[in-house]
Parts: sequence; C-alpha cells; structure tokens
Amino acid sequence: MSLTQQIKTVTAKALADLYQQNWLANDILVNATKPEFTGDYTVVLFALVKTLRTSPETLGQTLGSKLVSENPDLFTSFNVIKGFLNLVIPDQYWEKLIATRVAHSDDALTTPLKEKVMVEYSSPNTNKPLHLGHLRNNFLGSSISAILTAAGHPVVKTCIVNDRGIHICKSMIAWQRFANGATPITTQTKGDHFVGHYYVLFNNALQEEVAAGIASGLSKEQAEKEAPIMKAAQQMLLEWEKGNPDILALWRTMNEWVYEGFSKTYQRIGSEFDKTYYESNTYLLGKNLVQEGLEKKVFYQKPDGSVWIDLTADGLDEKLVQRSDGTSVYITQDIGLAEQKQAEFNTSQSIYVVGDEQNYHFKVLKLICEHLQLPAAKGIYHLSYGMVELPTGKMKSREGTVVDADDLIDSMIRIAAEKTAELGKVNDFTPEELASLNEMIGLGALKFFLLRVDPKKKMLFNPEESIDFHGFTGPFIQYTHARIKSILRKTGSAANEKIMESADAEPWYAEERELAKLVELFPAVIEEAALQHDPSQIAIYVYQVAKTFNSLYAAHSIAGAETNSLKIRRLQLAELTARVIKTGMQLLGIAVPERM
RNA sequence: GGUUCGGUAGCUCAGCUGGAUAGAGCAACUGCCUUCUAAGCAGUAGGUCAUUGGUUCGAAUCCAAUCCGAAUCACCA
Repeated sequence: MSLTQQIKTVTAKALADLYQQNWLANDILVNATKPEFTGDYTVVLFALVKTLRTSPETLGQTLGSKLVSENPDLFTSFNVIKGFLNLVIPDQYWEKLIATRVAHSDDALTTPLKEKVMVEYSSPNTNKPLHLGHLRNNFLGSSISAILTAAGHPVVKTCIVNDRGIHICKSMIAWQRFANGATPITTQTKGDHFVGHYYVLFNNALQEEVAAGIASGLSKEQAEKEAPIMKAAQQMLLEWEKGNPDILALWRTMNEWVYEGFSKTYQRIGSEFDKTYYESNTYLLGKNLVQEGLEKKVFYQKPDGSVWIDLTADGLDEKLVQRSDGTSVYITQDIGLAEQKQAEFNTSQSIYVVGDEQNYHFKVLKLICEHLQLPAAKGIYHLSYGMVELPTGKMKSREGTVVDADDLIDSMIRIAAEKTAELGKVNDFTPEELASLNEMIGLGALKFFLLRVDPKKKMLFNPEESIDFHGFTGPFIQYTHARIKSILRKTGSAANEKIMESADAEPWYAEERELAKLVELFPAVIEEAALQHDPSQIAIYVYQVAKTFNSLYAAHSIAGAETNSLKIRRLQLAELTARVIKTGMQLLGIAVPERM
C-alpha cells in the first residue's frame, strides 16, 4: 500500500475512534506538504470539520496527537496551521523503504493479475509513409500497452492495416502511368516512400485535370468528379472488388513494398503487434450484424434499401449502417471487427488509439454495439489523442506540409550525434556503440517530446525549437541515468550492504528525503497512468525523479559521503533512482544508456 | 447552426475528485567545473489562470453566460 494510502487509512480509523463517524479512506484528502511548511504529508481538515462540528485547530490537535501516538512507525510529529494537519514521517521509514526496495529487483510491478485488455494502435494506410502524427499514435499505443502490462494487465496489441480502398488505387494508377516499371529496388527507395511518391503524382495529375476541367467551364466539384484519372481510380477499385487478377497482383506487390518500408520503421521505433488485421480481410465483416439488427428492430430500412439506426434518443443523429446498394460502410466493418476481436481474444477492455477527429465515430460505434447488445460493447474505449500541429497549422499531405517520420527520426539522431561528438565524452566507443547511443538519444528525445503532453490535447511541433536536449526532455533523463551508472561503476553496488542501525544514525537531508518520497510513489504513479491511459504522467514523474536526483548530486557527495552509513544510503538511493528511471523510461518505450 | 474539446508566463506545457504565496522547461539575465559525467546545479526576472457573474470558510479547478480557437455532424475511411 502506498504511503498516502496508509495515511488515509489510519486517519479514517482515528476519526472513527475519536468521533464514531465512518469515513472512507479515499474521502480524506492527503497532499504533499508545501515546502515552506514543516512536514511531509498534510491532511486537509476543512472538509472534515463541517460534519464533525469542531474547529480545524481542535480537530488538528486531537487527530494529530492520536495519529502520532498510535503510529510511531509512520509519524514522528505534527503541526497544525489553519486547517492543515502537517505530518512528519520519521527517517527510519525512509531508511526501511530504500532497504526493502533495493533488495527487490522489481521496483514497480507488485500488482496482481488483472483483466486482459486489447490495445489497437498504429493502423496505417498503405498508400503513403508514416508521418509525425503516426508517431504520436505509435508511441502512445506502445507506451500505454507497456504501462498496462506493468499495472498487471495482460495486453494484446493489435493493428488494423487499411490496405484497400480508393487511396491505394490512386497510388496504383499513378504507378501504372508514370513509373515505367520502376520499383523500390531499381530506384533504391524505401518501399513506403516509393509508393507514397506515386500517391503524390496521382494528386498532381488530378490537380491538372481539375484545373483543365474548371477552365472548360465545370464547377470544382464536377471537375473533380469528372477527372479522367479519378474515374480510372474508381474503376480500378471496382475491378479490385471483382477480383481482377492483374489488379490484385499489382495491389499485392505495391502493398508488399509498403510493408517492407513500414516494418523497418516499426522496428526502429519499437512498435510491435500480437495480431495484425488487414482491412481487405475484414471489410465484409458486420454484414450479418446488419441483418441481425434489422430483426431485432435496432435498425430500420428506408425505401431505397439503405439501412439506418436512429440515435436521436442518445443525442446524436440517424446513422447509415448499410448503403442502398447493399455494401457496408466504415462503421459496419468496425462493428464486425469489434465482434471478431472479442470472439478471438475475449478481453474485458478494447482500447482504440485513434485521433480525436474520430470522437464522434467511436461514440457511435459504442452506441450501436450497445443497442445490438454485443459482448464487445462494454469494453470499447476510445483513447482519443489530439493532432500534432506545425507552426504553419495542420499537417496536410496534399499540400506537402507533413513531417515525414523517417526523416524526422534521422534528423533527431543526426543532431544527437553532433552533440555527442561535441561533448566528446564517449570517444572510446566503437562506431557501433556510438551509433546505438545516438539512436537511443535521438529517439529518446522524440518519444519523450511526444509523450510528455497529455494525450487528449493537441500539441505543437516546432522543428526549430522542439528538438531540445536540455530541461524537460528525454536526453536529460538519460543523462541522469548515465551519471548514476558512472558513480556505481566506480563504487560498486551497495544494494547488499546493510546500514548499521545505531542510535546516532545520520539524519536525512532534505534532498535525500525528497528523492525517497518520489521513489515511494512509483507504483502508485504507474497505477494512475494505467487507469487514466496517460503516459504523460510517467514522463512528468520520471523527470521529477531525475531532477531531484541532480539536486542531491549537486548538494552532496555520494561516493565521498561524510560517513560510511551516509555513503551506503546515498548509493542505495542512487541505485534505486537509476532503476526507477530505467523502468519508467521503458514504459515510454525509451532506452537508457550506461554512458553518454 | 448542433455536439464535443480546448484558452494558465514571450513560447511549449504541468496543476483541474475545490485547499496554504499558481509550477516546470525553453528563451533572457547572475553565479557555479583543480575530486562522483556542466546534456548538470543554484538564483533573478517574467501571471488580471480568456471575460463576466454565481456557488462557499476558500475557485485556475465546480456552475452559467459571453468571446476566441479546434474537431466533428458524408451512401469517405
């Protein structure tokens, strides 16, 4: 149990004894004491005063003395200021805490097994390479999976690849017309970029045709509809659906090129999946559910044959679930896939990591599944995240304002390499070690940058300013880890040393105590991040840990501590800090170096 | 227009189950490397928490209205 939880529990018990009133532990507000006051944790009394009908001062004194006298292992003293009961935790508590923690190899993961959850993320289209927005998605998806795993949930990671549809046909048409048989190999291009290039060529050609159409007197919409290359793409989609072997062969080939490119990027950024679904296999799912919905009278049919659901009672609109020509729409496929995944993995929660532009879609998806009384309905959870914007505004692939994922990663690593060379601290590294370090730092900076912000919020990426290796950044934390490791290499681990218990034990310095408090919090932080589906809480926490350690480092010598017991204490704290940083960063998908 | 989300320091972001004098990083300015890694530490300066009203012992946090911004409301995915 966490320390604050213990404080809440004993406080609730004390209140019950004193006033014969029952409080839930969680009704009691316990905060970290503000630095300007004496104490470590503070019970806020105002809320209690009302029902107990005493003054805050009286309650504080009564409660404080009872708490201290009955829990000598938790509190040494207290003071009451206004409505705040400040409690002082004894040094022995911290002494015991680090001794226990340092003896366990696993700092975070003490939680029992919980329900199985599914995380679906990444979900790329196969007509163009990944960009910055996909990176936020991938980092969030892998991080939240790691966090849930650490919190005790078995996790199934899935990915749905959008491998069919008009957008792929666009790349295919353009390739047929403009490529002259070129391939990623002949052009020495990464496959996803190669295919993306033809998507761009398609749009260029379309623009020209639309311009010509407008010039000849058509409206913009008409011109787009009538453009020959667009018609060709639509024709191709029909052929694909009919199973035209030539089209299917080209489609397979081009998708393979893309997958080859994707897998390189995925490997580099550490995205992996237990199960990959392809839309070409799943897009017909859900059709039977339309029938079922009609029978259950959840859906209704319009005269033209289209099928709808009326969600006005839920505050939404009427929503189409099947076209008048009998083909299914996006939402229908999603219902079908949700069912399939439920049947296959039977998870209690299914988390979809998808941008907030689809908030409405997922609201509808969940509602329809509920109306159909599908087993999957309850567990659907949309982990909605905000768009990544540039100083110039939203990224638009058509306008060429996207930040390409591979390019960005390369440039982050290049900058890391420049910085590493400039500092010259690892000149003895082999070229391989150096490359791996720079990759660690460059990717660490990028991942941390994208994960340190609350997922729900949109965020701004400024290429000039966002690439920073100082302050609240990945490299800062990696650096702190390397720094600790450097000390431990020189002194050896103190994990197995025992601090002599003596009456005149060294008192704890403020910096040491702050660090111990943070270390104590780690499991609770993981729990909360898992509950909120929010990696940024881990990022903020790990940063605090690193910062606090650096303050301690600057204020007190660790290896050269004044006494042996102080030295052991600080070494153990340092070792725990390194471990917390390492596991914490792992939860963000970020590796941490021994030296940098 | 409806719905949803957001507006906190020059910039990027924390804080939001109501609690003590609103915090970090970047940028600016001062100091600190002859012993543990200066990708660091300590400090200065920077705020009408969009606005107005309400709820109460207490509001950045809750409620209402207004202003500004974004997303969405397709027989697209």
